[in-house]
Amino acid sequence: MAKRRKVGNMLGLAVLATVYAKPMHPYEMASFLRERGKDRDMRIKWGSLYTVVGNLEKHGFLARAETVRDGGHPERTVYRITDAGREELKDWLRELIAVPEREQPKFEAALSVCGVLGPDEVTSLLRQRLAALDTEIAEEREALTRYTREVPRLFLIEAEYDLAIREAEAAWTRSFLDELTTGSFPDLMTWRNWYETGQTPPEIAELAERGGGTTS
Amino acid sequence: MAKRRKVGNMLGLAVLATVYAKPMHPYEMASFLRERGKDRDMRIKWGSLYTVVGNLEKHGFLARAETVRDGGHPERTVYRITDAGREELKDWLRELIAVPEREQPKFEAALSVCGVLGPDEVTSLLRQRLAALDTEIAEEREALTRYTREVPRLFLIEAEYDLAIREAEAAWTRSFLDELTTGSFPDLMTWRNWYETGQTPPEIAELAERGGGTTS
DNA sequence: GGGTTAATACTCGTCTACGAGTACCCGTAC
DNA sequence: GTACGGGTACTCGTAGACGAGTATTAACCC
Repeated sequence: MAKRRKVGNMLGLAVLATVYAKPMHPYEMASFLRERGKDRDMRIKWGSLYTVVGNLEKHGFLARAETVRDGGHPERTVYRITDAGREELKDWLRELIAVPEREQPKFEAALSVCGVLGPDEVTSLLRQRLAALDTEIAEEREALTRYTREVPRLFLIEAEYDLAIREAEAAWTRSFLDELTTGSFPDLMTWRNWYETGQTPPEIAELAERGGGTTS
Repeated sequence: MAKRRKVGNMLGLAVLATVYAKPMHPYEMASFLRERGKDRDMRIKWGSLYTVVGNLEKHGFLARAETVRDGGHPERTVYRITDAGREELKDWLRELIAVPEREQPKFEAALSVCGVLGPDEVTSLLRQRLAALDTEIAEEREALTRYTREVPRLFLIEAEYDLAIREAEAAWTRSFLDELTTGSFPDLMTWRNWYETGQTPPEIAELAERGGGTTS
């Protein structure tokens, strides 16, 4: 695993990438990102923005370019990227792209303990999830084809990727649901029984006894 | 969006699910989770465990069952789940399953700014990523078929899901790489030029001017 | 031209996550 | 019998993330 970053917040990446082109003050960065729709990928947290910019400066990735007072607004500090900053941005990007990392997957965590709900309820919840996914996918796809006409694809890669992953999620959910509804899921009976009676079935108790061994 | 949880850390979910079956003290929960290999899905942070358990207690989801001193170890506080805790667990699970949520996707963030690296470097990085993904997939698949023989599938759903998603990631990467290497990616020239000369090409500058509009 | 709203550009304090450290006990090996 | 390596069970300090608040100006309306 790579050395830990001086600034770990993803907002830092966005900031570096934004300032890469031209010096800006924090608020301008935010507006820029918002306009570009990057706040879809990554919601901008106001509190974090200033902290992150401050940290980037502290570690020498950004430098104060000037402090202007125009119009009469409160002072704005304009930052420019440093050579170290450019290096950090590239290095960080290289790592992010080359090394696939398991992100904290909430849904997976939920699946791993979904036994505490009964199979019927899980089925209906999954149906809701699937419906939501399908809607989002349709919207995204529509937006994507719309933009493809006006924006170079280079700027849409992440949307394409996102769409592909969503579709995979939906496909998996659909096939799992199918197993649950047709009853071809093998442990359905055990599960239902366990849920309804609250009794831990013997084969599971036994597994719990044995424990361990799963770490190879 | 759902009401924010009193305890938001995913470790809380794991704790609730663990204590659901039988009262335990924190360290025991951790060992239990570790044995079950849940620490693969969700790395256990020692500092967080006690904080999270404390918070769960504060909000009435856990209660102190007893404080035992056995052997002479420092005192261990055994916690049991309360009715409110059981409710919270179920409610939380329902939300996690029914509502698909965009998690902070680092790779996507990286893709969205990958223009600052040249196309050739991105290609080679993606190749590394793909290789890593393929290895992981092979391992996971092997592990999955191995366990399928000894553990009910009910306990392997999250692994199956994970595998499916990984495969989709790999497939997408492969197809994108393909476009890059065969040169069928439309903006390749622009990109390379931009990177090598550092010049913002006119069509992009124009886009930057127009800005906005992407928020519908 | 006074008042209301919206946008700009931050600041501050809270709350949480986490990692490194601590203290204690047990087995065992010499 | 005592030195020490390792497991157990936890504590605490710090850094970071974040949301809500604030102050100033521009814009608009009657």
